Amino acid sequence: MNLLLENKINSELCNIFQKLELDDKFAFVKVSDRADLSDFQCNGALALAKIMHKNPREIGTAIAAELEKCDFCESISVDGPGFINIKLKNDFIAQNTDAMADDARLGCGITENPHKVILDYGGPNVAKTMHVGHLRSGVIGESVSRIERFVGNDVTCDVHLGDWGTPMGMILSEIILQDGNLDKVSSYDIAQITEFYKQANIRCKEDDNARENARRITAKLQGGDEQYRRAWEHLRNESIKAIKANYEQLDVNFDLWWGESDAHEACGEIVKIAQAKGISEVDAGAQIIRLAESNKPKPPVIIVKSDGAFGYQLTDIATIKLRADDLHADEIVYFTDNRQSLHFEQIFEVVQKLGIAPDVKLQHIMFGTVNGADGKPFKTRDGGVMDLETLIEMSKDKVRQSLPKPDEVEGYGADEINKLTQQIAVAAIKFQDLKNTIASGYVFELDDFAKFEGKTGPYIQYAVARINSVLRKADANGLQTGKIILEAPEERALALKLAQVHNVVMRAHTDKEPSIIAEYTHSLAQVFSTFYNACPMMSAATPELAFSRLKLAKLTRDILKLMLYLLGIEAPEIMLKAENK
RNA sequence: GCGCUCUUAGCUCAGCAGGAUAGAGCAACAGCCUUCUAAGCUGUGGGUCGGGCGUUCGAAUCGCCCAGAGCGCGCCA
Repeated sequence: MNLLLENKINSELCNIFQKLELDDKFAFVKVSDRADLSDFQCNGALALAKIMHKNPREIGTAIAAELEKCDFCESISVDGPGFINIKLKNDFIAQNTDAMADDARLGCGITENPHKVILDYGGPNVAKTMHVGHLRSGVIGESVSRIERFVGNDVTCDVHLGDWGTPMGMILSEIILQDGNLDKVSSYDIAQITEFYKQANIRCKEDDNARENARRITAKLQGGDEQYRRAWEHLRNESIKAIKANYEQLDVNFDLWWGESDAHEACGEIVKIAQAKGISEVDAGAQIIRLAESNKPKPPVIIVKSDGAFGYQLTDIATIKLRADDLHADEIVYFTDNRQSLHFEQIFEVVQKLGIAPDVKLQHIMFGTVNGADGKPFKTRDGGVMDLETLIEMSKDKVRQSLPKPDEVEGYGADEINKLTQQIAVAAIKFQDLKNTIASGYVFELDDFAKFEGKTGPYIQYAVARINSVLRKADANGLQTGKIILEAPEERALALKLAQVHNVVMRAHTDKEPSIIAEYTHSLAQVFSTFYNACPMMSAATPELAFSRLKLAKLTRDILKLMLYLLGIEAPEIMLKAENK
């Protein structure tokens, strides 16, 4: 089942190219850049002309002549230097749209080679408050996980908690310093724990002894010291509770809550493998693995530090082994900001040297940092980073102002209003992030996260809510949906936009790029809004036209909802509005 | 010093396996609610695509050079 208009044209073009003895790798169309001239364009004649040293218009004309014989084209022309412009018959588009509406997957296909993919995103740390810097990784990871599942892959998401490094020793030693021992640890809540960590951080920056002490305790913790281990478990559990609460708000989900600590045993194995293979060596008391010389500065990877503690890079390497052996990963994808690119280059190279995951595709998707107005990684005015909780609350406050008070609208009590507030606020935050391409960083404008007009999550939710409303009313009036008829230009434009959905999802999947879906979803909502304003549904001229338009609207609604789902955004049934204004 | 990522409208960003008139959103201005939710729609203005050179019939897109920004470079994670 392939409901993509482009593919039907492409296969026809392929036949024609072969018949004309042209290289069929150029036999494809794209959505036209000139909507005034065509629906689709093929630039193959231009590319071929260069290779064959022939006149592009001649080649184009020959292709166009063959294409004329197909039954789905309304008009074909060769324009400019040799663009082939193709305009489709309305019936053909309408038929395709009907088929999409009948399809359980709304015209979207699945991947050709389904496999097991592990997604590593989030990466929160024990005892650290989650801040806006954690937003991107979680939001992008969640969306990619939904896209990957939707196209048919077997997906496992791992939060990969930072729970095993020197910070653990830092906070334990800080508590001992202040309390004299660890007796009170089990009573501390997350607020107290993060406060200890903050103080430990400051102390270790200034005081060499404190740092040394922290390192010593880290090594003992990792060595299995009972007392430290018990205290650490409490810190870890409390942190996980707080982190889960944060992620739950954002609807960011994980299958596994593994941490660096879970790789501890495997770390020991890796050290042995490295020694046995003669890859590691001792340097200044530490065990290191040297990497191939290149024009880049590639420092060696320290697997065991001179104090006996495992380096953090080793835990990442060991985790890859676990994921390959126990989870049978075919592909592992990391989502972190670009500051870690060298780190991943290093560990991927080490993994290859060790031969511990030979058939696993390792990928680091790096994204730009969330920046402030000064272009540097975002900080609040007082120099701190804004925590995630505050950001979400600010957006919710703004949403609340635009909603009625509880019980002002029948059936909408405090619970319902709160849920709606949550859905809209989270949509605003997530879409604000996901509409940006992953690779480029973006400037964090606080105001934008509470903006609901224009290219925003709520704009799309609003489009869905309006369609829901029309469909409810149509249903109440006994109106059905029926065969799609395309007459008005707005109907035609909407149908053509809908037909792109498969390609959009596949591109987002192969590029691991949710912004492709975000971009499409916004433009689909736009095209729909234009249709909505120009083409009345319930009061259409004939019942057939009304049925057709209702069906277009329903399909649009379903696709918008699916796209929002793939972005990790909910679509409320109704968008309420406050009375004033 | 070396490397990575980047520089497109007043602002925030798309576009980049080379192609026709470089697109959105915000902001500005002018219109549209007795008809399906105005969180909407329609229209207007706004650009030497950081600069230069090169490859090409054709460059925002590819290559080289320069300038500017951010980040990274063995015992923090």
